[in-house]
Amino acid sequence: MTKDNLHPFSEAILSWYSSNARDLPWRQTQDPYVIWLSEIILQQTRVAQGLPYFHKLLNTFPTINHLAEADEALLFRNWQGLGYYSRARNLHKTAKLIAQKYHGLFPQTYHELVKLPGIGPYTAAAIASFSFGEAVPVVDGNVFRILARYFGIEIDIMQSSARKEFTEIAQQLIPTDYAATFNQAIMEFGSLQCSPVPNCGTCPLRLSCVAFETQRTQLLPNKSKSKAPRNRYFNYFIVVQRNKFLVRMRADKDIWQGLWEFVQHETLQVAELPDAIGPFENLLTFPTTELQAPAKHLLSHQRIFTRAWLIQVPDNVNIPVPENFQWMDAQDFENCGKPVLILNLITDNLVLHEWLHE
DNA sequence: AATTCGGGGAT
DNA sequence: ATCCCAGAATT
Repeated sequence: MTKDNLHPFSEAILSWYSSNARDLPWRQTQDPYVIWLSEIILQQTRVAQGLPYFHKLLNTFPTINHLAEADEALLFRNWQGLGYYSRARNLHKTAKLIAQKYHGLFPQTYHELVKLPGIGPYTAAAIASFSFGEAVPVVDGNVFRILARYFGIEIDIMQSSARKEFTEIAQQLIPTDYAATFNQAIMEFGSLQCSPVPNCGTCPLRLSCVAFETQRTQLLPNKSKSKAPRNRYFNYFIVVQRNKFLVRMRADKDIWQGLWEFVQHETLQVAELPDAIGPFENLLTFPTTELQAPAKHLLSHQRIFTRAWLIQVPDNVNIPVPENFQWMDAQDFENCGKPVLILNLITDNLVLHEWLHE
């Protein structure tokens, strides 16, 4: 579609955007590295939450070569608190791939971009359109919501077949000559105007919107409910000796891969102080005191109940260090990426807080 | 096709 | 409490 035969929907979206666009930093560039970085950060993440990370990461890794040559631990430390940590791992993987096999230059088409680690249909379309002007539609949560309402589409957007249907519609709507602006505009429209609780009173499209006409804006998009999160019970043991802490990096196929934590013992229900802790023989013979722990740490798919104990090992005792564990001093532990649950555990306890923040 | 990956803000 | 966020990878 060109400018001369725009769908009324597209014309209205572009017009609305010209007077309602926010001034966001990644809209001031076409540099694919900057666009890519911002899009990975913004996956399932609100603008307000991602914004400080965008500035911090771009400052720490100004170019893709900086990122490619960086220690992955530094990336995880900078990603700390943002969640979905596989994004950081794939970011590094793709940076190295582009630096080495693409001579530091991004591929310029949707088809090539979508092959890269961490870049799926949405992000490939975003980079291809914003950086290179390719007329491929972004289909994110905003686009699902707007199109479902405007065209009265009843399909459950949680079904994987839904993406295909919405992408085909969006492809019909995207102006060939204004692909980047249209993609920015439709997402901005979804964020500010056709939001989950819509502002139909001021909407320029309400007279042609099926959901508004049929009073179904509350029912669309049709989204099946996600199942209830499962409960987990994490027991942490902060083992300290000579100002060092027994810690490990999580590497199992589980949450928080690549992040660091204290000795952990998971139970099937709220646990009392156990007789033994996994691979550790006699830790509990040393002075042990319970610490205040986050009562409940909420993830989108898990509820984690936590108890924590401080175990102070006398200087002259030799503790065998199990596989994957190591003694680490406060300075080194500070530089490790940690789950927010661990950060809260530290913050909530004065002694830990003083030990671990200088 | 369904599940798993975080964390926070708005309602 | 519930929803949802500029989704992607894995099962």
